[in-house]
Amino acid sequence: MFQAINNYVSRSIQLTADELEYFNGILEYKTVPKKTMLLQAGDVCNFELYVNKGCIREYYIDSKGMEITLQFAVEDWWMSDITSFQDQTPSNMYIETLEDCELLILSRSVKEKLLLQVPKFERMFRLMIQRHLSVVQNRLVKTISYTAMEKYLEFIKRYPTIPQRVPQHYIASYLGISPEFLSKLRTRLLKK
Amino acid sequence: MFQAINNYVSRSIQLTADELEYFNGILEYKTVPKKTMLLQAGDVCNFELYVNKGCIREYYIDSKGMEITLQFAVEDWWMSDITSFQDQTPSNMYIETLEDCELLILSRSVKEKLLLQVPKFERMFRLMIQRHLSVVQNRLVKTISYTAMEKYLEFIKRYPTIPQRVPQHYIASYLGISPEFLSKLRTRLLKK
DNA sequence: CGCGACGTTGATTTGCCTCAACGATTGTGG
DNA sequence: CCACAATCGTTGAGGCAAATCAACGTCGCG
Repeated sequence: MFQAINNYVSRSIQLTADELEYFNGILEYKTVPKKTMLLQAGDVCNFELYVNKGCIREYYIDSKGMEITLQFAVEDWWMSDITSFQDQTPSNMYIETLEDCELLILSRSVKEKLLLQVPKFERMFRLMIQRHLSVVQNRLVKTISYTAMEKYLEFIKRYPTIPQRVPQHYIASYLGISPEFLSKLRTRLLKK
Repeated sequence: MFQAINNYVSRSIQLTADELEYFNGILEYKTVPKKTMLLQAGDVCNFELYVNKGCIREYYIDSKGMEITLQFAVEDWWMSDITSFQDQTPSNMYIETLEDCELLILSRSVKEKLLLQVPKFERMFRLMIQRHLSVVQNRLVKTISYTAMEKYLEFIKRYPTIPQRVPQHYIASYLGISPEFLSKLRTRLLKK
C-alpha cells in the first residue's frame, strides 16, 4: 500500500526506518469510486493527494462557463490546488476522479507537523515543487507558441497513456482548444 | 546592500546573526549595465539571482523566431531558469537586463553548500518556489481562457509599474500577442 | 429500450496575425 | 552638435487558425 509512495520519497531523501514508519502512519488511505468530487470551487483545499491507483483531473470553470483542465494525475503523481492550499483561500478549482481510485492523503495540518518532526521533508517537497514548476513553465511556453496541432502531438508523445484513459474532450480542454477542433485535427492526422 | 534580501528571507525563516552573516558572505554582488546578457540559450544556468535594483527579463525564441517573454523581474524578485538550473542541462532561455542593475547572485554550488550548512533555507526556497508556481499556474489559466484584451487589462492591473519601465512590444511578447495587436487594443481603450 | 454522454462533420464567423508603410523618438558616430 | 540609423509604436488591408453553432451517428448504461 505504501510501496509506491515510499519509493517516490526515496528518490529525493533518505529516511530511517522510524521516520518512514511515522510518515506512513500519518497518510490517510482512501479508495474512491469514479466521478467523485474531491474538491469543489469555493472550498479551501486542505490536502495534497498522491495517486496510488487510478486517474483524476483538476479543472477550472472560466467566466464563459468553459471547463479548463489544468492537470491530469495518474499513478505516482501528486495533486493539490497549491494556491488555495498555501494561502488558505477558497479554491477556484474542481478535482474529480475519472476512474476508481486509491489515494493517499496528506492533510495540511499533518503536513506541517511532519515538516517539524522530520525537516528532511522540506527538501523533498522543495524538489517536488521545483520539478512541477519546471513542467508548468514548459507548458506555458508551449501554450503560447505552439499551434493546436503541435500541442496535441506533444501531448500524446509526452503522455501516451492518458488518451487511452480519459475522454477526448477533457484533453481538448487541457490543450485549450475546442473539442470539435481536436476532432478535426485527429481526422487530419488519420488521412496521412 | 543586503537589507532588501535579508528582509525577503526573514519573511520565511528566522536566522541567527551568524547564519545571516554567512548567507550574506556567499552572495556575489554585481552591478551590470543595461542590455547585458546574463544567460544565453545553450549555456547551463548556474545561478539564481536576486534583483536589488533595476529590471531584467527572461525570454525564449520559438521555432518561428518569435521572442516570448517568460518573466520580468524588478526589485525584490528572483530569477533563474529552473529547468536548466536543476537538471544542469543547456538552457533555452535568454536573460538580459533592461536597465542598469544591482544584482545579488547565488551560484548553484554555493547554494548547495548553503542548504547543507543551514538547512532552514530548504524551507525558504520551498516557499519561494511554491509562490512562484502559484503565479505561473495562474498565468497559464489566463493565457488559455482570457482574450488578448483581458490579458492586457489583467497585466496592467497586477503589474502597474512594469509598463512604465519596459518597451511595449516586450509586454506583447509576455502576453503572447503581436505588438501590432497590442497597439490596437490600446487605442481601443483610449477611445472609451 | 431509450436516454445521455461523447465524438464527428460542415457552414459560418471572428479574434488575432502578417505584411507593409509611415511617424516619432532615441542614440550614436563623424 | 548635427545627421542618420535604429528602435519603437501606430495604422490599415488582407488572410488564416480556431471558435461557434448546429445537426447527426454511436455507444454504454440505467
